[in-house]
Amino acid sequence: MASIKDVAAEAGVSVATVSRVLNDHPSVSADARARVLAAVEVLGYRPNAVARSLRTDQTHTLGLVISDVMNPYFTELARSVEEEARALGYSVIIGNADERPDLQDHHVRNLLDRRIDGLLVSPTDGASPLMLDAARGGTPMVFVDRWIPGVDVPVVRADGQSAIRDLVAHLHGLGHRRLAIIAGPAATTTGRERVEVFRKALAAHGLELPDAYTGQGDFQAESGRRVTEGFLDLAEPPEAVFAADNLMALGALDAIRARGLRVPHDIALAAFDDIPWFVHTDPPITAIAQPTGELGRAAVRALVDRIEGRTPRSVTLAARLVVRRSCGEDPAENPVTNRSTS
Amino acid sequence: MASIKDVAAEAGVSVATVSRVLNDHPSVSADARARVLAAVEVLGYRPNAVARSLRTDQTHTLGLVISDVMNPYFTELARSVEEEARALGYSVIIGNADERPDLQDHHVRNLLDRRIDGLLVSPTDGASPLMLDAARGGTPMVFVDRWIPGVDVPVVRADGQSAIRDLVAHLHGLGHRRLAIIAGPAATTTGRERVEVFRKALAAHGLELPDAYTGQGDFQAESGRRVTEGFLDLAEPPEAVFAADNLMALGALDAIRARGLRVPHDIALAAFDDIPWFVHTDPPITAIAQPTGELGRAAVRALVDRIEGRTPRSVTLAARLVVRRSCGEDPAENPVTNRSTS
DNA sequence: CCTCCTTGTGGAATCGATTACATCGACTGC
DNA sequence: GCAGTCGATGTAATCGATTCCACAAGGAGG
Repeated sequence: MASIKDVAAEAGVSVATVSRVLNDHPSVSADARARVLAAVEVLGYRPNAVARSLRTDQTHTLGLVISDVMNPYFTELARSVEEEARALGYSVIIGNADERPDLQDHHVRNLLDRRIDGLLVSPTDGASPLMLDAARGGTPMVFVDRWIPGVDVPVVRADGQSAIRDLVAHLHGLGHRRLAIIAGPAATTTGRERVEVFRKALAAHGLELPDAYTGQGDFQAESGRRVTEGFLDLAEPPEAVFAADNLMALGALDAIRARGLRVPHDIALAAFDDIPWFVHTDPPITAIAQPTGELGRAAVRALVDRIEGRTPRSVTLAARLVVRRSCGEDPAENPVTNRSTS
Repeated sequence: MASIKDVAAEAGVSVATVSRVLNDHPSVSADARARVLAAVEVLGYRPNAVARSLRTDQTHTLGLVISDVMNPYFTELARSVEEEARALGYSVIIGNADERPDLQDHHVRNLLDRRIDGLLVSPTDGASPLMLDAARGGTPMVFVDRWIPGVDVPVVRADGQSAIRDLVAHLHGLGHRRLAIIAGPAATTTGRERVEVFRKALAAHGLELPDAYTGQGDFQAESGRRVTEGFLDLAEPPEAVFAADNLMALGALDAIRARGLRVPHDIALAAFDDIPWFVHTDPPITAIAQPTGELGRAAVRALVDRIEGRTPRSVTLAARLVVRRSCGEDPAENPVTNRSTS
């Protein structure tokens, strides 16, 4: 592959001049510029990004480490991150941690070795020493969706508080009193937080969240199935199940079907994270929707701000409840609510 | 960040020795090795992959350009590609073309500039000059899922012929005679091929595929909706619709629902590409499943073979029909179904 | 006509690694 | 005791860019 030297030879100038033309430095004569451009054309020359990065100490690349690509929420996040990054002149390398701390570390290390300009992370676990070092060591970093408390890194996330309160009100309004939750891993902020907010929202209605109704999942479908089976085995199973992410909701749906039970007739189901498919499931699933695209874009902007020397800001956007049919027929979904009859 | 020079200074040896230790070259004394390793530890040194790549002319990175990340089929493909690549010591950079030739070219160019060791592509369109140049120019390349005819590049794909024949037999067996297809873009091999195979399979049953029953989609949900609306507007709408990918099937489902029609009672629906969500839609959708994971792994192996100087082989795996309920109840298909009543 | 800028250009250092080649002891074998 | 080998190490070239610095030519100003 042609190098800058070949171009210089072809154009009859020095490599310095070629470089100037390529980076449109002002002091190059029109003549030289034309000759260089012609040579570039003839040779089909493309600058070697590796060499350039070594010299300039910039890769114009962002790393994105997410917990699970197969989760549509993260897929959408990745997509919006790439879009915004591209608009700002950066590429993105995605690392899929699959909810495994060791894989997460593998990707972080790999990205650091490649000297990416900045790192976007949705941490799988509490705090790997590696990530802490990176953060303290000055690698530009931004957390997205999940974060690690106590680390001085901007966080871009959605706040589900009011949406979860709305959900509990919705369930309560439909007459459900025994509400259960399939929690995410305690090591993640979103795993813990959603349970706590849910518990508080229940309390506001005078309801408790017994331990038996708090199942420990890991954000993967299989754990949703397992936990739900546990719920259904109880002497007094819950009337409604709230899954802390979409995949666990899917697992729950499986488990419920496998028992020959029907949603919402026999048991209500709701999920955190809305995805296109929830419209098409049987029944359509009530979910809490995050502004995923906005989240991804904001995260990239924050990270690029940090990289380019501006001060990045943490961002919190609101999630919102999207009511469908999986919690029961709400005759009055549309304004009229079930006020009159029961 | 510490460089190899710092390590050399700290260990009291030359950079050559440090490099030798790091690449475990045989002739290094135990003493020197120990001192270097200690220095590496102390400084938290990590080799700069950029510098290494410049020197060795290898990045140990594969590029993967796919047509649409948001399509679960490609997400799964990407995941298996990354897994296999990691197992073989390579990283993967994903470029999402979003079914847009210009974006595809952007990513190919970007990956080439970064001097990736090899390229895995599922082309969005016929043939961009850029990609042809790359292929001819000696960049190791493998096509996956889709390919460009007439280019000498190995292809790893699934063959849907027998599965499509099975599907048509299934539909025919259920009494459907007016069968329609939502095709993919004619610029893609999978777009063209699936229509042709479908047409031939119909012919085998003495059925025709009129133009009115061949809708032109673009592998995105919205086009599935549009085409299906066209079908439903016909004086004599089809009894069954086969969507050439999963997203268009989703759009079709939307369009059907929007008319207040029911699947499979009013119209049957089937899709190419099976995805986990199809089990949970209302009704569960009959689909043709590709061995996606196997495809991704085989593609990586072929590409790495090419990169490392072995001879890569094209691979064709079989797709298979997965019958669910969206084409009608098939009493025999699944013993348990509604055999007695009706 | 002589300075002093300005503009355009090339030479060479540099980024952080790898690796060919030279060197230097120590050891082997005759 | 000496040539030849081998193992361990260092010096320096190299990969392909960017960029500092020096320098030449030409124009402006005194």
